Amino acid sequence: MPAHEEHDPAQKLHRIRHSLAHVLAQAMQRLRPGATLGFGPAIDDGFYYDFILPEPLADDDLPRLEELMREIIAEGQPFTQEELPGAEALARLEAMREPHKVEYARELLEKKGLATLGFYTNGPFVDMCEGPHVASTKELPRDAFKLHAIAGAYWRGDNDNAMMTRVYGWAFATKKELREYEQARAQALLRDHRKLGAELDLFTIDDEVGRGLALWLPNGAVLCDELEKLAREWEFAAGYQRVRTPHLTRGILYQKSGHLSLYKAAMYPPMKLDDEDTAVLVSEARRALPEGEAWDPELTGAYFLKPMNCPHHHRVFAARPRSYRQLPLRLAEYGMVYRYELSGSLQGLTRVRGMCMNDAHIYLTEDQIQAEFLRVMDLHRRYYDLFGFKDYFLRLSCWDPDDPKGREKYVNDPPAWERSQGYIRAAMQELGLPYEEVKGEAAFYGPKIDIQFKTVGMKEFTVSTNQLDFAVGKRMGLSYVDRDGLDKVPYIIHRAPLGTHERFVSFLIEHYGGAFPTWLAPVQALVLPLSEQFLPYAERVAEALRARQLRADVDRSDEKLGKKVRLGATRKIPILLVVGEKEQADERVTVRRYGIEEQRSLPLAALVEQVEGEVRARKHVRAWADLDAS
RNA sequence: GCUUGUGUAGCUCAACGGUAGAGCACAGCUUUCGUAAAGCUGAGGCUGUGGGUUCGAAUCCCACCACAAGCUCCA
Repeated sequence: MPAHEEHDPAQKLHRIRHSLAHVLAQAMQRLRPGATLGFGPAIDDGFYYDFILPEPLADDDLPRLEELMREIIAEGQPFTQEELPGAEALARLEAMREPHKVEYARELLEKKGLATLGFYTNGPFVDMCEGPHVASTKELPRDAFKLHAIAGAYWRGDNDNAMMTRVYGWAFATKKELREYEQARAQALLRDHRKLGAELDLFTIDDEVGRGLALWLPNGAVLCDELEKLAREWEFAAGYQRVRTPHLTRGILYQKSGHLSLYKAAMYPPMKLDDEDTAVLVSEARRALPEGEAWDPELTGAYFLKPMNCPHHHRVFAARPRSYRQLPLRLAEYGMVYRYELSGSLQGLTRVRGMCMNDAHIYLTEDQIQAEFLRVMDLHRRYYDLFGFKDYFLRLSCWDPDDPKGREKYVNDPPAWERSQGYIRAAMQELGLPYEEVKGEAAFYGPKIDIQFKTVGMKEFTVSTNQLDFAVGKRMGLSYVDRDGLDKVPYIIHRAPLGTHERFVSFLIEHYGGAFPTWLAPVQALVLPLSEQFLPYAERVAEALRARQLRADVDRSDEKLGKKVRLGATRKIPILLVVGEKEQADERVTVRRYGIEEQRSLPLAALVEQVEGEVRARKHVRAWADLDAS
């Protein structure tokens, strides 16, 4: 290995983690003789190894595995490396009875064209592996790793393959770093939106309603309302028009849009009605569908919960003749959609089955694509600046021409895919923000820019999306009359900068740790009367705020001020207003702002004006100076 | 859907084969109070659901439901 790597801490840690994976595998072969191997890489916070086990593994086995690992470390086994020619390597793996390693070796030799394969040996353990590793197991920390989870994982990430048993470990260079990591993790989980959602009465998910179907409690509904208000204002300014569409739709629409052939797995099953004669619909569908496309006439007249708003907006577009003069035509709706997500993937508000989407569809000509795509990205950026998001990245999600399942996942029109991706690349270059290009993440109808966030649990999710659709306009028979008097098919941009209420709010909760800026806060100001005797004045203060549409309430409990302050702070209410004799006498309030040490006394009228101003400007006040500045 | 776990009062947890308990929250009373938890009293649980083992089950076993961490899939 090059000398400089020796001193690079990241490289060194990577070698430690990867070597620990091998130690884990050796320990597993002692604990479960006959275990065979999958992959065992280093990852962001440690390592894992995948196995096929003769006997299942339980959590109770992890301490024993750790013990065995420590023994192996104590033995000080040196790692030795060798390169074997392809045939010899295969023969060795066959002799080792490692079927998955053999499969992978074949692929490396045949598809990637490698001539030799590397093997690493430490003690009795041999693994086909690229390395690098530490020189000896004695370089591995004995107390800076911890096996923390057993999970199933499909061989090579394909659910048609065997499910292997994956053991995860955290690993660091020192015990102190491991402890710090565990503490930081526990700290982060205090911001988990599921925990805060319960503590702050934001939402609940109820078995009797259904898995993945969130109920917004009054406090959470305020967050949704404020987001909708924001979207309404900014979209209005950006030239969008609002529409409204129903939750239920006949199958014919999704047959024409392609959802029933390409998206059916994620749709709730059809509702069939006996008393409707759908013969006319069926013959219409037969005429409209592309030649040779398989379809089920039984579904044409059945009703579906809508998994996307697009087809409805397309019908709005088609409801009137359209001229090129109207383009780009921007139709917006916070629309509720339902998707039958796999039960195991549901997670709080982050992954649900019913969601309200900040949706809009923009119908445009080919030469308008680049400029409009940029305008949409700019809208995204302005939203993110408002919320102060910094920790996200952009992903250009492309189709994957080599995906064996591509025919079931993507509209089959390779030139259109390439052209559309070209437009997005050009727009992104003009935008000048870095992005990562990833194959196989496109929508079925076109490529998109996804904005990726991480939860406090470090799971990555798409929160916003900006998509270019070259396919569905044609399928749906959409057209506008162009300058030359001919009918043309519009391109369509699908965009959702604020994602869905469910996922977006889950990120907002975690981003702010539940301490929302005043404009978003469910309760913006809580008035704390010093004692019962000041209750009437407290009510007057709250009423003065409510008269300006500010969400104010009074703590009417029979508690001491200290308790009321504590409770108000625990609820992360941005503004607490203490009123007692002094305040009542001068028509003033004592203002205590969340997270700000200094309290100020203000005349009631000035307070109302101040809060009204900060809410109108959607300011995030973190210090009194933020207000003084304006 | 799959793998491995976890389900006890509204919340956080205890009881680990022998009569379900605490703190907070809730209700009543006392107190009327100046900046992060006043005091007393009370109510609240068929231990996720359904079976089984046992003289006896929150505790052991099975199935189902839900949740968590992963895999797959996705906003």
